Amino acid sequence: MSTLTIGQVAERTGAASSALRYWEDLGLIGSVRTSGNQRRYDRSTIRRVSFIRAAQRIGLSLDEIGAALATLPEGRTPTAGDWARLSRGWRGRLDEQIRRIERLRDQLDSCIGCGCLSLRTCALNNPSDVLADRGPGAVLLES
Amino acid sequence: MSTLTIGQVAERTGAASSALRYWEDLGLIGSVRTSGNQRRYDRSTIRRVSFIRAAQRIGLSLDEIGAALATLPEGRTPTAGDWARLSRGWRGRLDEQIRRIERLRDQLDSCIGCGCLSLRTCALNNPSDVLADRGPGAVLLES
DNA sequence: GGTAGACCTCAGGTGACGTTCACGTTCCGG
DNA sequence: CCGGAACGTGAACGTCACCTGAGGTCTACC
Repeated sequence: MSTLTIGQVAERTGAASSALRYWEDLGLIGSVRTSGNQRRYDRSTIRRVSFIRAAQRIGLSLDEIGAALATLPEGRTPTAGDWARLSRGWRGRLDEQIRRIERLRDQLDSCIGCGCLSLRTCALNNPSDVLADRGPGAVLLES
Repeated sequence: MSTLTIGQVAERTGAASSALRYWEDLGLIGSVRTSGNQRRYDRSTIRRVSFIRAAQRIGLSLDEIGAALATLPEGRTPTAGDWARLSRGWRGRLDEQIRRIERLRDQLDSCIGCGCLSLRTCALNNPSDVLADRGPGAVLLES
């Protein structure tokens, strides 16, 4: 039995089984079924799920993650190199996020103290910079 | 008539009137009504709405914004200094966001190339750093 | 073969932040 | 005083990423 149950994958990856089922519905992961209709996972699923979670942490939507996963070679188990390739693009994404927030901060600096908040130079009137970060710090309090 | 209709406030601030009604429901802004039950806004509402939008851009939830607004002095129209005071705290918040993403990026750097994605040093196994940024770049495509 | 615990599906809920709709009322210029 | 634009309300809808619960089934161990 080198296959894993959903509970085992959940435990090893930190993802909830409800999330695993959801991701399967979306086509992000696959499974085979036992005669009794229970899911069984290949060992490589662990890494796939880990990838999904890491990508989420970086800020990718499940849609984007699905697109990334779709570029993996079919037919063979992805190698470390495959995973590295996928995550390489994240670097630029993070850099861009940082730059975006820095810009916002600098605009804010030039704005604090005048209290203008409605002038053209404020962070306000730059709708091109949309920041919708919601990071309470511990949204999912797992383990 | 130095009061404004909801359409005028919407136009001047860039907020949709549906959002203005929603924010009023939440108690973030106030209005007086005409005899015909239509909203009329004080001029200072423009700045208040601008504050809300700026704060959202920084990443505050409407709850947090409400708490901030609640510290404004009652009875008098807020001054530029009042607004500046409120926005001063944003700076640290942005700095912290930047640091958080930088940490994530550095972890990622030490991880790319090995493709591990499931080891302890990866961005993966640091659930303390929850990043749930969703910023497609132009979520609200206004103007 | 009994049973505890893990698993199944499906429907509905959550929460943040609004938008859209249906349907009715008000405002203002001509 | 008329008509169209703007406004009002309440309810439903939408997104994203799941979670919860009900009601039933499977698996593994003793």
